Amino acid sequence: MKRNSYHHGDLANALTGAAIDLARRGGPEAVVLREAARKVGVSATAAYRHFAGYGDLIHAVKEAAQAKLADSMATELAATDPLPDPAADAERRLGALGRAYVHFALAEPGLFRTAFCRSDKSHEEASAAMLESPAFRMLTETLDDLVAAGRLSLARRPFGETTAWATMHGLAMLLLDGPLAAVPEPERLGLVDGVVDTVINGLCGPADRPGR
Amino acid sequence: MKRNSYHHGDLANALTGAAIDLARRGGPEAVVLREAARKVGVSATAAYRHFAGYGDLIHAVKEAAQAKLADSMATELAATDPLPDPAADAERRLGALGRAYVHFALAEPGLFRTAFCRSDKSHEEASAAMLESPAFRMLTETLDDLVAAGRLSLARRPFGETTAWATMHGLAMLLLDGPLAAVPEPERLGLVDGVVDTVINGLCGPADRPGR
DNA sequence: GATGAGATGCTAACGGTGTCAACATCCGGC
DNA sequence: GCCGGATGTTGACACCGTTAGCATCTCATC
Repeated sequence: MKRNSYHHGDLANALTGAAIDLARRGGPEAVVLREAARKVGVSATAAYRHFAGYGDLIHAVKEAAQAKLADSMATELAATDPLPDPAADAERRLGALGRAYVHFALAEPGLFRTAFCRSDKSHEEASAAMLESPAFRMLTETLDDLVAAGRLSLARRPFGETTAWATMHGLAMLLLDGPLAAVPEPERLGLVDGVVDTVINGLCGPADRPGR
Repeated sequence: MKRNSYHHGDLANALTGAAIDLARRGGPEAVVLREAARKVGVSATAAYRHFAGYGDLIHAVKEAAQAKLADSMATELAATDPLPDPAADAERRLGALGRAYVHFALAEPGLFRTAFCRSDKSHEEASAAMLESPAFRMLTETLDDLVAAGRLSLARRPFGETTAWATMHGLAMLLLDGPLAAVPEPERLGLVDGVVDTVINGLCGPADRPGR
Protein backbone atom coordinates (compact mmCIF):
# COMPACT_ATOMS: atom_id res chain seq x y z
CA MET A 1 0.00 0.00 0.00
CA LYS A 2 2.46 2.64 -1.15
CA ARG A 3 2.19 5.61 -3.37
CA ASN A 4 4.85 7.40 -5.37
CA SER A 5 3.41 10.88 -5.50
CA TYR A 6 2.20 13.20 -2.81
CA HIS A 7 -1.33 12.74 -4.01
CA HIS A 8 -2.86 9.33 -3.95
CA GLY A 9 -4.94 9.56 -7.06
CA ASP A 10 -7.88 7.47 -5.93
CA LEU A 11 -8.10 7.88 -2.20
CA ALA A 12 -11.87 7.73 -1.95
CA ASN A 13 -12.03 4.30 -3.56
CA ALA A 14 -8.93 3.10 -1.73
CA LEU A 15 -10.38 4.10 1.63
CA THR A 16 -13.71 2.53 0.82
CA GLY A 17 -11.95 -0.65 -0.21
CA ALA A 18 -9.92 -0.78 2.98
CA ALA A 19 -13.03 -0.09 5.03
CA ILE A 20 -14.91 -2.86 3.21
CA ASP A 21 -12.08 -5.20 4.08
CA LEU A 22 -12.35 -4.23 7.72
CA ALA A 23 -16.10 -4.78 7.63
CA ARG A 24 -15.64 -8.17 6.00
CA ARG A 25 -13.32 -9.27 8.81
CA GLY A 26 -15.09 -7.79 11.81
CA GLY A 27 -18.42 -6.28 10.91
CA PRO A 28 -19.43 -2.64 11.23
CA GLU A 29 -17.77 -2.12 14.60
CA ALA A 30 -14.42 -3.04 13.03
CA VAL A 31 -14.72 -0.24 10.52
CA VAL A 32 -12.55 2.48 12.03
CA LEU A 33 -11.60 5.48 9.98
CA ARG A 34 -8.05 5.75 11.26
CA GLU A 35 -7.35 2.09 10.55
CA ALA A 36 -8.62 2.38 6.99
CA ALA A 37 -6.38 5.39 6.45
CA ARG A 38 -3.47 3.47 7.97
CA LYS A 39 -4.00 0.57 5.58
CA VAL A 40 -3.98 2.93 2.63
CA GLY A 41 -0.86 4.62 3.96
CA VAL A 42 -2.38 8.03 4.47
CA SER A 43 -3.06 10.26 7.43
CA ALA A 44 -6.42 9.92 9.10
CA THR A 45 -7.50 13.43 8.27
CA ALA A 46 -6.95 12.91 4.57
CA ALA A 47 -10.18 10.96 4.61
CA TYR A 48 -12.05 14.17 5.32
CA ARG A 49 -11.25 15.43 1.82
CA HIS A 50 -13.41 12.63 0.41
CA PHE A 51 -15.90 11.80 3.17
CA ALA A 52 -17.92 14.10 5.38
CA GLY A 53 -16.92 11.97 8.34
CA TYR A 54 -17.16 8.51 9.79
CA GLY A 55 -20.87 8.27 9.08
CA ASP A 56 -20.27 8.95 5.44
CA LEU A 57 -17.52 6.35 5.21
CA ILE A 58 -19.47 3.55 6.84
CA HIS A 59 -22.46 4.43 4.72
CA ALA A 60 -20.37 3.78 1.62
CA VAL A 61 -19.34 0.43 3.08
CA LYS A 62 -22.94 -0.35 3.91
CA GLU A 63 -24.05 0.31 0.35
CA ALA A 64 -21.23 -1.82 -1.00
CA ALA A 65 -22.22 -4.65 1.33
CA GLN A 66 -25.83 -4.42 0.21
CA ALA A 67 -24.70 -4.59 -3.40
CA LYS A 68 -22.60 -7.66 -2.69
CA LEU A 69 -25.56 -9.34 -1.04
CA ALA A 70 -27.73 -8.62 -4.07
CA ASP A 71 -25.01 -9.90 -6.42
CA SER A 72 -24.59 -13.05 -4.41
CA MET A 73 -28.33 -13.69 -4.44
CA ALA A 74 -28.59 -13.15 -8.17
CA THR A 75 -25.69 -15.53 -8.79
CA GLU A 76 -27.08 -18.26 -6.57
CA LEU A 77 -30.53 -17.85 -8.08
CA ALA A 78 -29.14 -18.23 -11.58
CA ALA A 79 -27.17 -21.33 -10.57
CA THR A 80 -30.28 -23.51 -10.26
CA ASP A 81 -32.20 -24.85 -13.22
CA PRO A 82 -35.67 -23.49 -13.90
CA LEU A 83 -38.68 -25.79 -13.78
CA PRO A 84 -41.06 -26.18 -16.72
CA ASP A 85 -44.17 -25.40 -14.69
CA PRO A 86 -44.37 -21.63 -14.10
CA ALA A 87 -45.98 -21.98 -10.68
CA ALA A 88 -43.46 -24.51 -9.46
CA ASP A 89 -40.65 -22.43 -10.89
CA ALA A 90 -41.80 -19.32 -9.05
CA GLU A 91 -41.84 -21.32 -5.84
CA ARG A 92 -38.37 -22.61 -6.62
CA ARG A 93 -37.11 -19.07 -7.15
CA LEU A 94 -38.68 -17.86 -3.92
CA GLY A 95 -36.96 -20.62 -2.02
CA ALA A 96 -33.66 -20.04 -3.78
CA LEU A 97 -33.78 -16.35 -2.94
CA GLY A 98 -34.42 -17.06 0.72
CA ARG A 99 -31.67 -19.64 0.91
CA ALA A 100 -29.23 -17.35 -0.91
CA TYR A 101 -29.98 -14.57 1.56
CA VAL A 102 -29.02 -16.70 4.54
CA HIS A 103 -26.14 -18.33 2.71
CA PHE A 104 -24.60 -14.93 2.12
CA ALA A 105 -25.08 -14.02 5.77
CA LEU A 106 -23.27 -17.18 6.84
CA ALA A 107 -20.53 -16.85 4.23
CA GLU A 108 -19.90 -13.15 4.82
CA PRO A 109 -21.13 -12.37 8.30
CA GLY A 110 -19.14 -9.16 8.58
CA LEU A 111 -20.50 -7.75 5.35
CA PHE A 112 -24.02 -8.91 6.08
CA ARG A 113 -24.07 -7.23 9.46
CA THR A 114 -22.64 -4.10 7.92
CA ALA A 115 -25.30 -4.11 5.23
CA PHE A 116 -27.95 -3.78 7.94
CA CYS A 117 -26.11 -1.80 10.57
CA ARG A 118 -27.62 1.34 11.99
CA SER A 119 -26.68 4.50 10.17
CA ASP A 120 -27.67 8.12 10.41
CA LYS A 121 -29.16 8.23 6.94
CA SER A 122 -32.82 9.11 6.92
CA HIS A 123 -35.26 6.24 6.96
CA GLU A 124 -36.85 7.42 3.76
CA GLU A 125 -33.58 7.29 1.87
CA ALA A 126 -32.64 3.90 3.26
CA SER A 127 -36.06 2.55 2.40
CA ALA A 128 -36.03 3.94 -1.12
CA ALA A 129 -32.54 2.61 -1.77
CA MET A 130 -33.57 -0.85 -0.66
CA LEU A 131 -36.77 -0.94 -2.68
CA GLU A 132 -34.77 -0.18 -5.81
CA SER A 133 -32.16 -2.83 -5.13
CA PRO A 134 -31.96 -5.77 -7.54
CA ALA A 135 -32.47 -8.22 -4.72
CA PHE A 136 -35.78 -6.69 -3.73
CA ARG A 137 -36.87 -6.51 -7.33
CA MET A 138 -36.19 -10.22 -7.77
CA LEU A 139 -38.39 -10.90 -4.78
CA THR A 140 -41.20 -8.70 -6.03
CA GLU A 141 -41.17 -10.29 -9.47
CA THR A 142 -41.23 -13.76 -8.01
CA LEU A 143 -44.19 -12.93 -5.81
CA ASP A 144 -46.02 -11.40 -8.77
CA ASP A 145 -45.39 -14.58 -10.71
CA LEU A 146 -46.80 -16.59 -7.83
CA VAL A 147 -49.96 -14.52 -7.97
CA ALA A 148 -50.14 -14.93 -11.74
CA ALA A 149 -49.77 -18.67 -11.32
CA GLY A 150 -52.55 -18.75 -8.76
CA ARG A 151 -50.30 -19.85 -5.94
CA LEU A 152 -50.36 -16.69 -3.87
CA SER A 153 -53.73 -15.24 -2.94
CA LEU A 154 -54.38 -11.55 -3.47
CA ALA A 155 -55.32 -11.28 0.19
CA ARG A 156 -51.84 -12.29 1.26
CA ARG A 157 -49.93 -10.67 -1.57
CA PRO A 158 -49.44 -7.31 0.21
CA PHE A 159 -47.48 -9.02 2.97
CA GLY A 160 -45.42 -11.19 0.67
CA GLU A 161 -42.22 -9.18 0.50
CA THR A 162 -42.27 -8.34 4.17
CA THR A 163 -42.99 -11.85 5.39
CA ALA A 164 -40.42 -13.52 3.17
CA TRP A 165 -37.76 -10.95 3.82
CA ALA A 166 -38.39 -10.69 7.54
CA THR A 167 -38.24 -14.43 7.99
CA MET A 168 -34.93 -14.89 6.22
CA HIS A 169 -33.49 -11.75 7.76
CA GLY A 170 -34.46 -12.84 11.23
CA LEU A 171 -33.11 -16.30 10.63
CA ALA A 172 -29.80 -14.85 9.47
CA MET A 173 -29.59 -12.57 12.49
CA LEU A 174 -30.37 -15.32 14.96
CA LEU A 175 -27.81 -17.56 13.31
CA LEU A 176 -25.10 -14.91 13.30
CA ASP A 177 -25.39 -13.12 16.62
CA GLY A 178 -28.38 -14.60 18.35
CA PRO A 179 -29.25 -17.77 20.17
CA LEU A 180 -29.04 -19.87 17.02
CA ALA A 181 -25.32 -19.16 16.71
CA ALA A 182 -24.69 -22.31 18.70
CA VAL A 183 -26.37 -24.55 16.12
CA PRO A 184 -23.63 -26.73 14.67
CA GLU A 185 -22.69 -26.35 11.05
CA PRO A 186 -24.29 -29.50 9.61
CA GLU A 187 -27.70 -28.73 11.10
CA ARG A 188 -27.78 -25.15 9.89
CA LEU A 189 -28.60 -25.84 6.27
CA GLY A 190 -31.38 -28.23 7.22
CA LEU A 191 -32.79 -25.60 9.50
CA VAL A 192 -32.68 -23.05 6.70
CA ASP A 193 -34.48 -25.45 4.38
CA GLY A 194 -37.16 -26.12 6.94
CA VAL A 195 -37.79 -22.45 7.54
CA VAL A 196 -37.87 -21.73 3.81
CA ASP A 197 -40.37 -24.52 3.32
CA THR A 198 -42.59 -23.18 6.08
CA VAL A 199 -42.62 -19.62 4.83
CA ILE A 200 -43.42 -20.76 1.30
CA ASN A 201 -46.20 -22.83 2.75
CA GLY A 202 -47.49 -19.78 4.54
CA LEU A 203 -47.57 -17.68 1.43
CA CYS A 204 -48.76 -20.31 -1.03
CA GLY A 205 -51.00 -22.30 1.26
CA PRO A 206 -54.79 -22.02 1.17
CA ALA A 207 -56.14 -18.56 1.85
CA ASP A 208 -58.60 -19.84 4.39
CA ARG A 209 -57.81 -22.92 6.35
CA PRO A 210 -60.65 -24.82 7.95
CA GLY A 211 -61.51 -24.01 11.52
CA ARG A 212 -60.54 -20.37 11.74
CA MET B 1 -28.06 10.55 42.45
CA LYS B 2 -26.14 11.40 45.57
CA ARG B 3 -24.66 9.39 48.32
CA ASN B 4 -23.85 10.36 51.88
CA SER B 5 -21.07 7.92 52.65
CA TYR B 6 -17.86 7.12 50.87
CA HIS B 7 -19.23 3.77 49.86
CA HIS B 8 -22.27 3.61 47.68
CA GLY B 9 -23.85 0.53 49.09
CA ASP B 10 -25.34 -0.86 45.91
CA LEU B 11 -23.13 0.31 43.11
CA ALA B 12 -23.50 -2.75 40.92
CA ASN B 13 -27.27 -2.39 40.72
CA ALA B 14 -27.09 1.38 40.44
CA LEU B 15 -24.67 1.15 37.53
CA THR B 16 -26.75 -1.50 35.83
CA GLY B 17 -29.83 0.65 36.27
CA ALA B 18 -28.14 3.70 34.84
CA ALA B 19 -26.82 1.65 31.94
CA ILE B 20 -30.29 0.22 31.29
CA ASP B 21 -31.60 3.76 31.17
CA LEU B 22 -28.96 4.68 28.62
CA ALA B 23 -29.85 1.62 26.57
CA ARG B 24 -33.53 2.48 26.71
CA ARG B 25 -32.85 5.93 25.33
CA GLY B 26 -30.24 5.16 22.69
CA GLY B 27 -29.70 1.45 22.28
CA PRO B 28 -26.49 -0.48 22.94
CA GLU B 29 -24.22 2.15 21.39
CA ALA B 30 -25.48 4.67 23.95
CA VAL B 31 -24.36 2.48 26.83
CA VAL B 32 -21.06 4.02 27.83
CA LEU B 33 -19.42 3.03 31.05
CA ARG B 34 -18.19 6.49 31.99
CA GLU B 35 -21.63 8.00 31.47
CA ALA B 36 -23.29 5.38 33.65
CA ALA B 37 -20.76 6.10 36.39
CA ARG B 38 -21.37 9.82 35.97
CA LYS B 39 -25.12 9.37 36.40
CA VAL B 40 -24.56 7.41 39.59
CA GLY B 41 -22.14 10.04 40.82
CA VAL B 42 -19.12 7.83 40.97
CA SER B 43 -15.76 7.70 39.23
CA ALA B 44 -15.55 5.61 36.09
CA THR B 45 -13.03 3.19 37.51
CA ALA B 46 -15.28 2.35 40.43
CA ALA B 47 -17.26 0.24 38.00
CA TYR B 48 -14.32 -2.12 37.77
CA ARG B 49 -14.93 -3.23 41.35
CA HIS B 50 -18.23 -4.75 40.21
CA PHE B 51 -17.80 -5.48 36.52
CA ALA B 52 -14.90 -7.07 34.69
CA GLY B 53 -15.15 -4.30 32.12
CA TYR B 54 -17.41 -2.79 29.54
CA GLY B 55 -18.34 -6.15 28.08
CA ASP B 56 -19.52 -7.34 31.44
CA LEU B 57 -21.62 -4.24 32.01
CA ILE B 58 -23.39 -4.34 28.68
CA HIS B 59 -23.98 -8.02 29.13
CA ALA B 60 -25.90 -7.26 32.31
CA VAL B 61 -27.95 -4.69 30.42
CA LYS B 62 -28.54 -7.19 27.64
CA GLU B 63 -29.87 -9.78 30.05
CA ALA B 64 -32.10 -7.20 31.70
CA ALA B 65 -33.46 -6.18 28.31
CA GLN B 66 -34.17 -9.80 27.42
CA ALA B 67 -36.02 -10.22 30.70
CA LYS B 68 -38.09 -7.11 30.03
CA LEU B 69 -39.00 -8.44 26.60
CA ALA B 70 -40.13 -11.73 28.10
CA ASP B 71 -42.14 -9.92 30.77
CA SER B 72 -43.80 -7.73 28.22
CA MET B 73 -44.72 -10.73 26.09
CA ALA B 74 -46.15 -12.61 29.04
CA THR B 75 -48.23 -9.59 30.04
CA GLU B 76 -49.59 -9.01 26.56
CA LEU B 77 -50.33 -12.70 26.14
CA ALA B 78 -52.30 -12.76 29.38
CA ALA B 79 -54.25 -9.66 28.37
CA THR B 80 -56.27 -11.47 25.72
CA ASP B 81 -59.08 -13.85 26.49
CA PRO B 82 -58.60 -17.55 25.80
CA LEU B 83 -60.79 -19.33 23.28
CA PRO B 84 -62.83 -22.40 24.18
CA ASP B 85 -61.47 -24.53 21.35
CA PRO B 86 -57.94 -25.70 22.29
CA ALA B 87 -56.69 -25.60 18.72
CA ALA B 88 -58.02 -22.13 18.05
CA ASP B 89 -56.65 -20.96 21.38
CA ALA B 90 -53.18 -22.25 20.61
CA GLU B 91 -53.27 -20.36 17.34
CA ARG B 92 -54.45 -17.26 19.17
CA ARG B 93 -51.55 -17.55 21.61
CA LEU B 94 -49.03 -18.01 18.82
CA GLY B 95 -50.28 -14.87 17.14
CA ALA B 96 -50.36 -12.95 20.39
CA LEU B 97 -46.77 -13.93 21.14
CA GLY B 98 -45.60 -12.78 17.73
CA ARG B 99 -47.45 -9.52 17.95
CA ALA B 100 -46.18 -8.90 21.49
CA TYR B 101 -42.61 -9.47 20.31
CA VAL B 102 -42.84 -6.77 17.67
CA HIS B 103 -44.89 -4.49 19.89
CA PHE B 104 -42.11 -4.52 22.46
CA ALA B 105 -39.55 -3.79 19.78
CA LEU B 106 -41.56 -0.77 18.64
CA ALA B 107 -42.33 0.43 22.15
CA GLU B 108 -38.80 -0.01 23.49
CA PRO B 109 -36.48 0.07 20.50
CA GLY B 110 -33.40 0.84 22.56
CA LEU B 111 -33.94 -2.08 24.89
CA PHE B 112 -34.90 -4.43 22.08
CA ARG B 113 -31.76 -3.66 20.13
CA THR B 114 -29.71 -4.08 23.26
CA ALA B 115 -31.32 -7.43 23.96
CA PHE B 116 -29.93 -8.72 20.67
CA CYS B 117 -26.75 -6.74 20.35
CA ARG B 118 -23.49 -8.49 19.74
CA SER B 119 -21.58 -9.44 22.85
CA ASP B 120 -18.47 -11.40 23.59
CA LYS B 121 -20.26 -14.08 25.55
CA SER B 122 -19.87 -17.54 24.08
CA HIS B 123 -22.54 -18.67 21.69
CA GLU B 124 -23.30 -21.69 23.82
CA GLU B 125 -24.05 -19.57 26.87
CA ALA B 126 -26.18 -17.13 24.93
CA SER B 127 -28.09 -19.96 23.34
CA ALA B 128 -28.67 -21.78 26.61
CA ALA B 129 -29.81 -18.60 28.34
CA MET B 130 -32.31 -17.92 25.60
CA LEU B 131 -33.71 -21.44 25.50
CA GLU B 132 -34.44 -21.21 29.23
CA SER B 133 -36.14 -17.84 28.97
CA PRO B 134 -39.85 -17.67 29.78
CA ALA B 135 -40.58 -16.19 26.37
CA PHE B 136 -39.09 -19.13 24.54
CA ARG B 137 -40.85 -21.57 26.81
CA MET B 138 -44.19 -19.93 26.05
CA LEU B 139 -43.47 -20.41 22.36
CA THR B 140 -42.48 -24.04 22.78
CA GLU B 141 -45.59 -24.85 24.79
CA THR B 142 -47.83 -23.18 22.28
CA LEU B 143 -46.29 -25.12 19.42
CA ASP B 144 -46.64 -28.35 21.36
CA ASP B 145 -50.28 -27.54 21.92
CA LEU B 146 -50.71 -26.96 18.21
CA VAL B 147 -49.29 -30.40 17.54
CA ALA B 148 -51.57 -31.93 20.18
CA ALA B 149 -54.53 -30.20 18.57
CA GLY B 150 -53.57 -31.53 15.17
CA ARG B 151 -52.90 -28.13 13.70
CA LEU B 152 -49.13 -28.41 13.33
CA SER B 153 -47.74 -31.39 11.50
CA LEU B 154 -44.92 -33.37 13.02
CA ALA B 155 -42.93 -32.81 9.83
CA ARG B 156 -42.91 -29.09 10.38
CA ARG B 157 -42.78 -29.10 14.15
CA PRO B 158 -38.95 -29.10 14.38
CA PHE B 159 -38.81 -25.75 12.59
CA GLY B 160 -41.64 -24.18 14.51
CA GLU B 161 -39.70 -22.16 17.07
CA THR B 162 -37.13 -21.04 14.55
CA THR B 163 -39.59 -20.00 11.87
CA ALA B 164 -41.89 -18.13 14.21
CA TRP B 165 -39.11 -16.45 16.08
CA ALA B 166 -37.06 -15.60 13.01
CA THR B 167 -40.04 -14.05 11.26
CA MET B 168 -41.02 -11.78 14.10
CA HIS B 169 -37.41 -10.96 14.89
CA GLY B 170 -36.67 -10.06 11.30
CA LEU B 171 -39.82 -7.98 11.08
CA ALA B 172 -38.84 -6.10 14.22
CA MET B 173 -35.34 -5.47 12.91
CA LEU B 174 -36.53 -4.27 9.52
CA LEU B 175 -39.05 -1.97 11.20
CA LEU B 176 -36.52 -0.52 13.64
CA ASP B 177 -33.33 -0.04 11.65
CA GLY B 178 -34.02 -1.43 8.23
CA PRO B 179 -35.89 -0.40 5.14
CA LEU B 180 -39.27 -0.80 6.83
CA ALA B 181 -38.46 2.04 9.22
CA ALA B 182 -40.11 4.41 6.77
CA VAL B 183 -43.48 2.66 7.02
CA PRO B 184 -45.81 5.17 8.67
CA GLU B 185 -47.24 4.41 12.07
CA PRO B 186 -50.82 3.50 11.12
CA GLU B 187 -49.73 0.92 8.56
CA ARG B 188 -47.27 -0.80 10.85
CA LEU B 189 -49.77 -2.72 12.94
CA GLY B 190 -51.61 -3.94 9.87
CA LEU B 191 -48.32 -5.10 8.44
CA VAL B 192 -47.55 -6.98 11.65
CA ASP B 193 -50.96 -8.63 11.58
CA GLY B 194 -50.48 -9.70 7.98
CA VAL B 195 -47.09 -11.21 8.67
CA VAL B 196 -48.38 -12.99 11.76
CA ASP B 197 -51.26 -14.41 9.77
CA THR B 198 -48.93 -15.66 7.06
CA VAL B 199 -46.50 -17.36 9.41
CA ILE B 200 -49.34 -19.07 11.27
CA ASN B 201 -50.68 -20.19 7.93
CA GLY B 202 -47.25 -21.59 7.10
CA LEU B 203 -47.04 -23.59 10.30
CA CYS B 204 -50.63 -24.70 10.54
CA GLY B 205 -51.42 -25.08 6.86
CA PRO B 206 -51.57 -28.46 5.16
CA ALA B 207 -48.38 -30.48 5.32
CA ASP B 208 -48.45 -31.18 1.64
CA ARG B 209 -50.02 -28.69 -0.68
CA PRO B 210 -51.12 -29.85 -4.10
CA GLY B 211 -48.72 -29.44 -6.97
CA ARG B 212 -45.41 -29.76 -5.20
C1' DG C 1 6.62 28.61 -19.60
C1' DA C 2 5.32 31.19 -15.30
C1' DT C 3 1.78 31.67 -11.92
C1' DG C 4 -1.88 31.58 -8.91
C1' DA C 5 -5.97 29.11 -7.18
C1' DG C 6 -8.05 25.07 -5.70
C1' DA C 7 -7.69 20.29 -4.61
C1' DT C 8 -5.41 17.19 -1.72
C1' DG C 9 -2.38 15.76 1.90
C1' DC C 10 0.04 16.58 6.59
C1' DT C 11 0.83 17.65 11.70
C1' DA C 12 -0.90 19.11 16.12
C1' DA C 13 -4.39 19.30 19.09
C1' DC C 14 -9.05 18.57 21.54
C1' DG C 15 -12.50 15.99 23.83
C1' DG C 16 -14.28 11.51 24.25
C1' DT C 17 -13.84 6.49 25.30
C1' DG C 18 -12.22 1.94 27.94
C1' DT C 19 -8.67 0.49 30.96
C1' DC C 20 -4.79 -0.01 34.29
C1' DA C 21 -1.79 1.16 38.38
C1' DA C 22 -1.33 3.29 42.60
C1' DC C 23 -3.38 5.47 46.40
C1' DA C 24 -7.34 6.63 49.84
C1' DT C 25 -11.12 5.40 52.59
C1' DC C 26 -14.46 2.74 54.84
C1' DC C 27 -16.37 -1.50 57.21
C1' DG C 28 -16.49 -5.86 59.66
C1' DG C 29 -14.26 -9.53 62.29
C1' DC C 30 -10.45 -10.68 65.41
C1' DG D 1 -8.87 -1.15 68.95
C1' DC D 2 -7.12 -2.45 64.93
C1' DC D 3 -6.12 -4.33 60.66
C1' DG D 4 -7.21 -6.51 56.19
C1' DG D 5 -10.12 -6.63 52.44
C1' DA D 6 -13.63 -4.40 49.92
C1' DT D 7 -14.70 -0.27 47.71
C1' DG D 8 -13.93 4.33 45.54
C1' DT D 9 -10.48 8.01 43.67
C1' DT D 10 -6.90 10.15 40.93
C1' DG D 11 -3.84 10.15 37.15
C1' DA D 12 -2.30 8.29 33.18
C1' DC D 13 -2.27 5.70 28.67
C1' DA D 14 -3.77 4.37 24.05
C1' DC D 15 -7.18 4.73 20.87
C1' DC D 16 -10.99 6.97 18.52
C1' DG D 17 -13.43 10.86 15.51
C1' DT D 18 -12.87 15.55 14.43
C1' DT D 19 -11.09 20.36 13.70
C1' DA D 20 -7.70 24.09 12.55
C1' DG D 21 -3.86 25.51 10.25
C1' DC D 22 -0.16 24.56 7.19
C1' DA D 23 2.27 22.12 3.07
C1' DT D 24 2.23 20.38 -1.39
C1' DC D 25 0.76 19.19 -5.77
C1' DT D 26 -2.10 19.97 -10.25
C1' DC D 27 -3.89 22.41 -13.71
C1' DA D 28 -6.09 26.19 -16.22
C1' DT D 29 -4.98 30.68 -17.62
C1' DC D 30 -2.10 34.55 -18.95
